Amino acid sequence: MSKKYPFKTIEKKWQDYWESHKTFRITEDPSIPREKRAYVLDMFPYPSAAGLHVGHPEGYTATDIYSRFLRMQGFAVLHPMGFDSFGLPAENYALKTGTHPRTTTEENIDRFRVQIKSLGFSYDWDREVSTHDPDYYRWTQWIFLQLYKRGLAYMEEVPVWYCPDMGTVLANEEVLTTPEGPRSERGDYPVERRPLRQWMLRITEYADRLLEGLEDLDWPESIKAMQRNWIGRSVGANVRFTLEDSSEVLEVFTTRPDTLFGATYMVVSPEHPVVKEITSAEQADEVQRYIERSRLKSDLERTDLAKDKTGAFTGSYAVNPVNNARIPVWISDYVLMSYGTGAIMAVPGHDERDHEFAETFGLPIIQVVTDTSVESWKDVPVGGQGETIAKGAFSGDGVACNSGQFDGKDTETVKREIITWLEKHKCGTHSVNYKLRDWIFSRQRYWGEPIPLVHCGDDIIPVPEDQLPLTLPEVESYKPAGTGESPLAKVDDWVHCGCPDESGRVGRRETNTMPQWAGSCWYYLRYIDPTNENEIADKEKLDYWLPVDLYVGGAEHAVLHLLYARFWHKVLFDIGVVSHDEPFQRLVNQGMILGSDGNRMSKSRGNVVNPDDVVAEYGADSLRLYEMFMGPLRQSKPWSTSGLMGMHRFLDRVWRLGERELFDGEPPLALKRMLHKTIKKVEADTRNLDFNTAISQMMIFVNELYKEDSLYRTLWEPFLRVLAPYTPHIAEELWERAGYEAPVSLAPWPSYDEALAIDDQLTIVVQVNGKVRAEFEADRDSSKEVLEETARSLEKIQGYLADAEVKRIITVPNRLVNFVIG
RNA sequence: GCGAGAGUGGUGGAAUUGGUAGACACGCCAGAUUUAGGAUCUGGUGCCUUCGGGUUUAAGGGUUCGAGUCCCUUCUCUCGCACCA
Repeated sequence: MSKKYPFKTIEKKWQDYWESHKTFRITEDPSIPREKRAYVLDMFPYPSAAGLHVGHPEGYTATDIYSRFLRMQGFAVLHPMGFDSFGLPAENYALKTGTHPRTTTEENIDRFRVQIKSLGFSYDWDREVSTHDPDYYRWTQWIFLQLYKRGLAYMEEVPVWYCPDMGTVLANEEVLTTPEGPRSERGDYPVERRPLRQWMLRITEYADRLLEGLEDLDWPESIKAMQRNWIGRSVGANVRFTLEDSSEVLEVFTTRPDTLFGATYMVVSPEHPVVKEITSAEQADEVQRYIERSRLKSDLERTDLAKDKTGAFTGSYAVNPVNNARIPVWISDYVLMSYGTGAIMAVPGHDERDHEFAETFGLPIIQVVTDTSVESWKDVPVGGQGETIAKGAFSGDGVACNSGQFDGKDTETVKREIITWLEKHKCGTHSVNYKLRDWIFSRQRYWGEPIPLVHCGDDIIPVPEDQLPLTLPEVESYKPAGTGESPLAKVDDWVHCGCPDESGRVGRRETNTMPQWAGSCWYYLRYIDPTNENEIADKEKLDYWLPVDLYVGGAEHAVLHLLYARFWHKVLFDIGVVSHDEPFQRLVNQGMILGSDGNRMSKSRGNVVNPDDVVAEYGADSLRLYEMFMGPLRQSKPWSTSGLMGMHRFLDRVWRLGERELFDGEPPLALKRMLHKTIKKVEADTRNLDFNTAISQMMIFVNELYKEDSLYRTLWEPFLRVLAPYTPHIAEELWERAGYEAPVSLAPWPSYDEALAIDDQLTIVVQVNGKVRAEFEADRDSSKEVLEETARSLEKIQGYLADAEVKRIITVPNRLVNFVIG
């Protein structure tokens, strides 16, 4: 056995201490001013059967260090943990084994809790929540009812993503486009479009607010960009085209109303209802064939990047409202039914896709915008039908041409004036379109919150709020009903109930459940008042803590959890539950921890590191310290066991220092300076979450202490306080051994003397023509004259200056002297 | 293609925002020591070198007394979106 420090014993000892003393319990104390309160939040885990992986402790350690640091700085810190415990894996396991998902889930939670506690995080465990707990989901259901009452939840038949393997529908946000076609974000199963009647949440009503709200958030630009992109707001116009052989009007959305004169044909999506109406007898066969073909097209073909444009002519013509031009109407699957109106005006001169299509089918291309580099828009030939005048589409802004009264005006002006013209002639309006769709909210699964509604005849009656929670019934089988309904549909005595409106009617419960995102949409609110039986949380307590000051988690939730939670939060703001309309002021994504081979950790690669093993072998403090030392928090970085051992060695060195006898004498000035420098740097770096450089500074300090024979009390005592947020167990133990009153976790952060934290002697570099030729020591803030004089007097420099003319001397105080010679 | 970000030793990464590039750590080399361990301590370690120095932050150019940092061009990589009209 080596002389390693007894981390096992001391880690257990201090975890027990913190738990029994409730060291990190926090309550709302109104005497603490607002600016001395902090809500530091982790993304809570889904308690999977696999247990914790090394990615979890990364973010959790970061917030823990930050929380402990703030506490020592006198902050009231709310730092809770809980479990996102509804979800498919437990239910899939139930399908296989018949074990109740609750059983599996609660076993996993117990395991997770033990694992998380083994890392010594300073959570207030009295605030733990689990989303599958009826006392919790009672309020998830309550929020759903508020959405329903405000018309934000509705049922509609729409084409939705259906996953046959999971037997449930999924939200748009849960579907990824892959080379193998669309697949589920969780589980990677294939999904397909099916028209089904589902519960939807009107998130689109909040699209603008979700977009604008991003402005003032301290979030990574990439996440903001992803949300903006997902919301996909575009501004333009809806334009109505009359059809020659039909009373129907074909409405299109365009962001380029200024190119209306260049519309030479129209395209409607094959699924568009108008297709049936307008297809001519001669074209009927071809159109029908095309519709069939695009329906049967595999998702692979549909999403293929380089695929050629295909389409069919309907035989009908539309009339361009601005110039009465007669233009053909085509169908093509490059126009999506799900965006805009499902139809477009095609402007092949100024849209690459339209251009490609026009080239394929020999349709006319007219230029209606000139590049501003063209001498004059008047030089552009007037294109007629059938005439091809542009080699490729020009999609930029410029000056209008071939556009009648709008010729010669710039794109922005033409857009504005054409919209005014369209509105005046009642054939179009200004319009804003979003890529964001309403949130498909219902799931045909068992292990989720039941939607608290009852169908009574044609009416839908909410379960009264005082009867919540509507708990999940026990079922015999977790298999979906096979009717497109959830397993709940088979539980007759649960499904059939009296109508809650007391009309005496027979009711049938909604059998769909909520998606996993529901519970995680508001868990950060429940932490604030986790046992409140009367409301989500006490308003004063909500106001005491909100908004979340720091939220740390993985980037994979960019447009799922983080968009949904913002949406719910804004609704809760509108109904007066919360007082801010954004939940998470500052967001940080921790980088991924990769396997030592630089790849994503996976069982199949065999590069998975299990935190339990690391804790058992090297201790929690070593794991915490290593994960923070690996590199910047936000960056992905590969695991290295020897790097981990290096951290363990460092702690071992710290321990051996602690075994020295404390000496009460005055330490050398150089060491004192080093201490104050260390406090200053660790303080600044910790505040900025630059943990790797903070640790590096502590190492430098320890290396210096090590060179002394004595352990000076006045150095050791503040150092242990600086160390405490990072490696709290060893710090507590050494603190106690040094004779101080535990816990160091609640000791005040040491202060530093600014005068001692900066060097009084500095190395001044002497350059000749920008190249470093010599250096010397000088007092801080020596005058330029002194620095120049000293630099010039150096023997080496004199050699350079001997036969040269000094043209210029640049002197940067405390840094360098640069002689520019000819 | 569009959007976001990144390229620094054998490796992970530092560099007060324009002022000594490579802190700290891993690895490696040498020495010391030992109750031989996944030990400890000390020193060295970008590259080239005729030991004077030269050269070096993806590549090339520019601004500047001075550039990893600012500007332009190109290349590579990661992440996200992807016919969104």
